[in-house]
Amino acid sequence: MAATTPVRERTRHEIVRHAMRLFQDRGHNATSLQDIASAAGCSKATVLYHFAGKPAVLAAVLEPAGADLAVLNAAADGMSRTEAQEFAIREFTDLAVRYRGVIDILQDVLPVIDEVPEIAQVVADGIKLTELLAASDDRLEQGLAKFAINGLLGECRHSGERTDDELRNLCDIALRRLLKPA
Amino acid sequence: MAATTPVRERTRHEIVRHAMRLFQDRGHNATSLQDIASAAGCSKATVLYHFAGKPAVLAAVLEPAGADLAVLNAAADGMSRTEAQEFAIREFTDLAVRYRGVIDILQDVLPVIDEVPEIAQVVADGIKLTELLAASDDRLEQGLAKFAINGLLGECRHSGERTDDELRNLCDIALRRLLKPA
DNA sequence: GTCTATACGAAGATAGAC
DNA sequence: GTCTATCTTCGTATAGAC
Repeated sequence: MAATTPVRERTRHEIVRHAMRLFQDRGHNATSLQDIASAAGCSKATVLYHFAGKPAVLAAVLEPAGADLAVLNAAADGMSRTEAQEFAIREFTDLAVRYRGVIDILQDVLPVIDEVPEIAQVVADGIKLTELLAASDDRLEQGLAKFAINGLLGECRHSGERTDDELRNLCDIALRRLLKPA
Repeated sequence: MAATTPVRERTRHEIVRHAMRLFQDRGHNATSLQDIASAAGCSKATVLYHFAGKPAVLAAVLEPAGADLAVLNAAADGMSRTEAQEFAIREFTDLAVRYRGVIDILQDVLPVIDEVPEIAQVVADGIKLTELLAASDDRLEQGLAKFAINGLLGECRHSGERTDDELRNLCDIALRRLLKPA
């Protein structure tokens, strides 16, 4: 975090950077520690010096997006249901665009998410987000909110197909149609 | 297909049946051939006698749902855009409910779908379905249709959470809000 | 901090007996 | 058709030198 180049953290950072790209391009499961090490220009052993294992690498990749999601949730505290919903629609769309690559990965690892306790908070925050988006405890509305999240997550796949602006516009319209129908 | 019990096919059928359940419960990747064999009450070698490999088992699991999707697409041929859209909304909802377990699996394997050429047709039919649902070649409408499919696929996860009727109702409402807003 | 070398286990797949 | 035994490959992780 210092202004001086933190040499100690450079390798670690390179590992996370390349792991993210590989997870995105080939999928999490299809990426081995050897793949990550080669891409980062170091050895497998070095990767395992910096991270406890592959799950820890994954956690590091997801961490920034998870942190921003937590911020989103915290910021909605104290708002009215209606305010919070509007806020969540706007901010979640924004979050999706900013982290579209990471979200692509997130989908890929959903089936094994419980093997990575480091990111349990992300799952919890995802559920919290459902409640914000629903703006009601009605079972149907909650289901629609979940539907909306899944739809939005799905759109983040295949980054090449859409520009950021197209994605933002699409998600905004879809969320509003689903959650605030005329 | 004969009315008489086809003894020759019984093991094969058991394998598919248990593979489906395991893929659903633990995820495709977390399920080994050994797991499938044990559940089906036979050996790994027997599984590989009936199927060329794990991808072939997966293909057999997905095949019935894929076949019905192809039927859906074929039936829409010759309809007007508007007719086809209404038809697709109704039939796709129905398909999702009938095959909710299989759809759960489908999501899980999307990242490795291209390793299974046997089910390339399912992917092609999924794209065709997007076009039916969109009812327009507009880029935004196509995006919303894809959003809708992703949302619906996501709802099929965690079968225990919702009854079939709840799922049907939710999907119907969501698709109409997204694709035919008032 | 980073490397090479290696241990260990699991998974997919094959060979050959029955 | 089904089995046991075996092969090979690969991924995770550790040991120990530099």
